[in-house]
Amino acid sequence: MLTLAILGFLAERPMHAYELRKQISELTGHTRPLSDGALYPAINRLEKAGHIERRPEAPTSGRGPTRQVLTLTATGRAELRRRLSEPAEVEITDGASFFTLLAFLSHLPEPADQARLLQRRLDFLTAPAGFFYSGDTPLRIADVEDRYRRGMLVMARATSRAERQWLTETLAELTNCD
Amino acid sequence: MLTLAILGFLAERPMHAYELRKQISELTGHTRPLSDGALYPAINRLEKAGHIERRPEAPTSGRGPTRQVLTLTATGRAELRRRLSEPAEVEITDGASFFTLLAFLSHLPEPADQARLLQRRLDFLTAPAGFFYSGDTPLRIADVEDRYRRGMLVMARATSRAERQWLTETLAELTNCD
DNA sequence: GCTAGCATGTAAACGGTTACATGATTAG
DNA sequence: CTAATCATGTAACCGTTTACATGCTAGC
Repeated sequence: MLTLAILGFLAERPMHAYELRKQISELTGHTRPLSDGALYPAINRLEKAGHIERRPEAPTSGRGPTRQVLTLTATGRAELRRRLSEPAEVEITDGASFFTLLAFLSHLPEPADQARLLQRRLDFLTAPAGFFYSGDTPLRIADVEDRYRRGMLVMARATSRAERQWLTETLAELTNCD
Repeated sequence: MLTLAILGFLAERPMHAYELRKQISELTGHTRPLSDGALYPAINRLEKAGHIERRPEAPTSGRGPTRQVLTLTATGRAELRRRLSEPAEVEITDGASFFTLLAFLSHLPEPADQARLLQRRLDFLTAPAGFFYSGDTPLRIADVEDRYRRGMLVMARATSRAERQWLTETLAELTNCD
């Protein structure tokens, strides 16, 4: 997901690693902090893979380390699109991962491809699964004895409802636009 | 978090690893699948740490590998309580981690300690932070240009509202019970 | 005969956390 | 003068993923 965020932000414009860190922190940092020990190795991996290029900046004044301008290459942009159009199953089911996909979904040029992702998430949320159900039949809130498990159920249902509503609305908008 | 789930489920009753896997899969498996390559090493670490004990079961019939009964030790129960009463900051801020804490929160004997966890989460959700805000002032939904970023905002707000409501209600119940 | 479920594990590769390492500039 | 911000990186450790490895029982 970190890799995706790097590709996604660099698709908007070239940036220094430091700026990238701020952008990513703004997006997901409130939930889990981003460490330099994760960011810089991730950048190096992307560079080795040929997805980004780095160019040292001419020193404006005598700063410590010279800043590197990071640019997305053509294959990098292709990789971003691939990740967005063929996401792994976990990236659909895991809420945090799905949100990261959403954040960059506009980089997919085809609205139909965008819609496919939303539909997959909607299908997942609509399917009877997880701790909402015991077997095939939905759990009744009152049947859950533990107060906190009951809370989990109440919150998960509310979240799911809000998300399904937005997904349904947006899918309708996307198909109308065609 | 896997470690916590193992401690939490074994606190209810002794179990085989296989049963543990089913329980954990029911709790969080819909979001991210649990692999054996994560479970068995985690069990071994807990055994080495003295938090669980394993006892091979007498073979009822000629099954393949002999089943191991896993039991939580006294220090294991203490460790579970410690994890629940002194969670790391990430475990409060990350939704999935917090939900795992909630699932086992009843194992904390003191309602006041339970309330402390809920309050920490409520404080986090109430504080101005993350992509809800640009700087100190809350973002207006209409100001977000990207359709999908706007969706993220809408859904995050709905989720946050539902969670804050449940937290507030439950905190009131907990203090009334005293 | 085959698939699904029961039941346990190991090993390589990968990625993230934590701590370390350095050094300049700017605002209080 | 001190803290925050700018700015980049490395190394040890730890846990997860993915793939491999084995073998029994029950139902179709």
